[in-house]
Amino acid sequence: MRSKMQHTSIACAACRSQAKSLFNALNNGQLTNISESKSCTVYRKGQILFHEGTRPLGVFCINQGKVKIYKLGYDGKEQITTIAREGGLLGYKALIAEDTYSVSAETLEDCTICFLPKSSFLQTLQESSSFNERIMKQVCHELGVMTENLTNQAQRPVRERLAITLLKLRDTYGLDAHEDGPIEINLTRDDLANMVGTATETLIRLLHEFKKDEYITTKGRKIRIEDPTGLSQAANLY
Amino acid sequence: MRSKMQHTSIACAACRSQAKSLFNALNNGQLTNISESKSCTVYRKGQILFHEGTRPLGVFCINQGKVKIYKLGYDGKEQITTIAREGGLLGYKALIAEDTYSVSAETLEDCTICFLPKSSFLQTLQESSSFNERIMKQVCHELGVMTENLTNQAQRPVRERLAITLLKLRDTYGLDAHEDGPIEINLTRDDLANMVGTATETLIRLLHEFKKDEYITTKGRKIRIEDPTGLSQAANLY
DNA sequence: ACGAAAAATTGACTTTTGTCAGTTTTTTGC
DNA sequence: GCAAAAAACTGACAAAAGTCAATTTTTCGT
Repeated sequence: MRSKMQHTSIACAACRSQAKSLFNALNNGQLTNISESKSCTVYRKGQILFHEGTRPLGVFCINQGKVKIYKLGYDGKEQITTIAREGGLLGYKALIAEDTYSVSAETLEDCTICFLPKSSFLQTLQESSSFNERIMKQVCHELGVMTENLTNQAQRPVRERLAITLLKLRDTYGLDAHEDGPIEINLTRDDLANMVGTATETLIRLLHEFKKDEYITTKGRKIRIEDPTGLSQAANLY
Repeated sequence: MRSKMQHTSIACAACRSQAKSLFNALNNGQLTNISESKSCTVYRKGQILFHEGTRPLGVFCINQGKVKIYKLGYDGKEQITTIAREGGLLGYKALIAEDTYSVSAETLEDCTICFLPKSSFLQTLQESSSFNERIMKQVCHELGVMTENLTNQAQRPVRERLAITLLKLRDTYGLDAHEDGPIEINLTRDDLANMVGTATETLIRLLHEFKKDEYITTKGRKIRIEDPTGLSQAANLY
């Protein structure tokens, strides 16, 4: 086993992800405050940031890498709700609701992630009304998205859900902006199945169809989207 | 057709629902402010309060009656996410997110519902930090609930979802507190199917099973829960 | 209470999706 | 780069849930 984690140091102001994070509602002074109270850690692939049901001690901000957010069903099956990436802020909802985590978070690759303790986060939330508004808007918006996800899960066949999921993942895996090559989705079939909400075998068979239809190509586990328009049609969007 | 609606007048301070509404975070002065800027309307069964995709002009607060909240799938099928009742506040998420409604709302019975215009609501949100906190907490909490709903929808068989839905509806239909008789759920089979996320025929067959198992009895459309414990077992909760 | 209209119900059948078992390929840590 | 482990894949089959068509019952407005 490789070593578990190591610490590092990154100023928020210098963080490449800062601009697209919720913290972009903060002014320089506030950002400096946060920057000074946070700590920054390098995680290996497959490490857990937090577990569903435990109490939050602060929030996580992703500087680099991807993190899967999921909830466990009763037989231990994961329902993946999001893949978070650079700039993503994790764990603040449980903190605000004064509740335990309703989901778990696990790194999908080696990641650099900052941790901001509860007190600093809540203080910032109180002191900056623009940050407060930003968060409030974000949460309200997410609720709309979740409602749509639920409706899709309840009403659409697997094939459409897969097409929709692939299109979403295109965004998630898209802005690894520095690289200029085409976009490749790098998830295990299990994880993909747990996003779509289906069995792994069913997922594989549908991927096969999409390959035959030339919407995608695969190279090992990697999926490359070749024809987003075709996928949109398969998704039967309205 | 009966007449569409009529206006009435109720002071928030005198509203039986106020104590359990989000407005209970307000002090007397603030409550009076709201009370003076709202209007109150009696709706007939089956009327639409707002449509998915339109822009909110304010928020609705239910004084009396039940309202179904739903999203339309692409073939026009309703996915019902909640049944709101006395004290429920509707439409504030779209307002806060500066977005269109992500769901629609329709009365399930004759209702008395107050309308508070956008400006008053947003002003109160700005001026009362306790109200702001209250809302923020509520939304964060709802997000956790939605995640659980999504997971259930994706992973549980219809039978379990129905049991869970019936148990939830027991709460919704429960606190018609003044009546002392046992709790009866009064929804069409279609609506119930659209909550559970299944076909109406499937729903009916499962209700039949639950009757045979003596978890419930029915009288016309009305469903009475006789054995919550049995239902919990059928729900396979963990 | 009456009669249309809406809703509930039933049965037969189809389709979709999941499960299981086994094989092949890829990934991973050293 | 190698070997073990993990993941991906395939086929046959089973189960769950949806669809369609027809009938009965309930609800609703008058």
